[in-house]
Amino acid sequence: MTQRKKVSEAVIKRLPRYYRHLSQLLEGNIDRISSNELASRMHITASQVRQDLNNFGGFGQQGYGYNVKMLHAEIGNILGLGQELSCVLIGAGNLGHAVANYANFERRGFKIKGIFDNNPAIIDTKINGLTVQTVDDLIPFIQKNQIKIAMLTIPAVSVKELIDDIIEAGIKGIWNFSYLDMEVPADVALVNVHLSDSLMTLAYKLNEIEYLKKNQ
Amino acid sequence: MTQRKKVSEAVIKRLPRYYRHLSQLLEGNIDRISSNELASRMHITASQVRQDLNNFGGFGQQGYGYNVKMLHAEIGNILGLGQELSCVLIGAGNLGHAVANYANFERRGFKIKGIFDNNPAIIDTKINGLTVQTVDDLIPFIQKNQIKIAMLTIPAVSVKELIDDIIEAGIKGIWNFSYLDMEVPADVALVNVHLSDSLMTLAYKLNEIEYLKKNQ
DNA sequence: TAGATTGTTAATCGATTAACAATC
DNA sequence: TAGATTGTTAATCGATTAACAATC
Repeated sequence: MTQRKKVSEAVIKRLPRYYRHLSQLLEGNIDRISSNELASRMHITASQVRQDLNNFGGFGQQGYGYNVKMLHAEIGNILGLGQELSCVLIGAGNLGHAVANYANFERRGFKIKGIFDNNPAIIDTKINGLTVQTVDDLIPFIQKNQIKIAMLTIPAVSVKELIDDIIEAGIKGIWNFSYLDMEVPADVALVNVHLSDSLMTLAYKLNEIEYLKKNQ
Repeated sequence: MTQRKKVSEAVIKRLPRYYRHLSQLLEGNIDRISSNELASRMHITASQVRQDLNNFGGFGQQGYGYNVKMLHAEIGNILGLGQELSCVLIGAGNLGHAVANYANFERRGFKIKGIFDNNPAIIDTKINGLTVQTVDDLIPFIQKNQIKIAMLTIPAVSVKELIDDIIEAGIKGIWNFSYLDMEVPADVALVNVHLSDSLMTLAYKLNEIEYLKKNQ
């Protein structure tokens, strides 16, 4: 565990981007990078790079910059990658299928241990090697396998029914795709992916650009 | 077109949430709401609600609050919903399937007119009533049908190859799921959905909570 | 050593919150 | 009218950027 003080949401959201760009540098066999170069690749300022990193420690060296390999490892560590995180996927519809088959997640340590749905037509089918189970078996499964993360790709109404129970069963992190602003206890981590919201901001931006064009 | 001045990204991202909560109020047959009530439902401050809305106009009435139906319509209008937006979906893998089948988008005006992939095994199959076409036919399709939005559910390398061409062909909005920080001209709207990044922030938050617990 | 570049403090900028006069 | 609640200005808070001494 590397973090010390409360780190702002803005910084946390940039961490995976740092990690991604450092991965690319690593692939390109680049040994060192200055805050300036890294910043220009990411379209942010060098100041911001240094401020962000110094939330977690002084990883650089004056006159030299940052060692790519070392910084990559440090940020991976800060993000808590590498360690295996056991997950359940709740909802085996189209989005659930996409999540279940996304190999990238497993590479980062997220291991889906069980897939659940309440649609009889889907139960007992196989997705990426796992048999879809009925939601009735979800709670004992979480307890027995000490699952820490739930990926929710079911409708909002179903989430409302399940959420208290899965948290009580031991879920500590929720990756929520449902169209719902939920509240969770302070010791449970929640990250929302609201695809509809995201698409609506695209509509807004399209309009804005068109509007600006019309008025010179 | 309702917007006047430059509205901050933070506000834009909250607009779909306002819209969503107002939809719920509407469904619940609630006629009016104060900034205070709306704020507490959304877990933000009443001040923020009033500041946000006043970026676009004075939609409320002193002593009364906001008319739900009217405010809902206004925000829908600000977001540019209702009008039909023609889209192409590029990438018919698992994520592409999920996007193509997500009825919610069509309800908001996003109409997928064509689906493209470069995998021969997928070309000519049907997804949600549309036949998957080869990527070779993409550019003429965009031009002929005056498509404005591209939804990218293909790998980053493929995006790099396509991006300049589709913009030249007339694409004005990009909804990008690929693991790539791309640059687009100022008159093209870009919204990224980086699922891996999102999941990594969940890992971070899990670690943080555990860390805080250990140190009291 | 001289040059480069960090870590960090200070300045600026922008977003959020508070306060209150206007007004329905 | 009195009470409620907005619209809006001012105050605060936090995040970003600039500057520069420390140092490799």
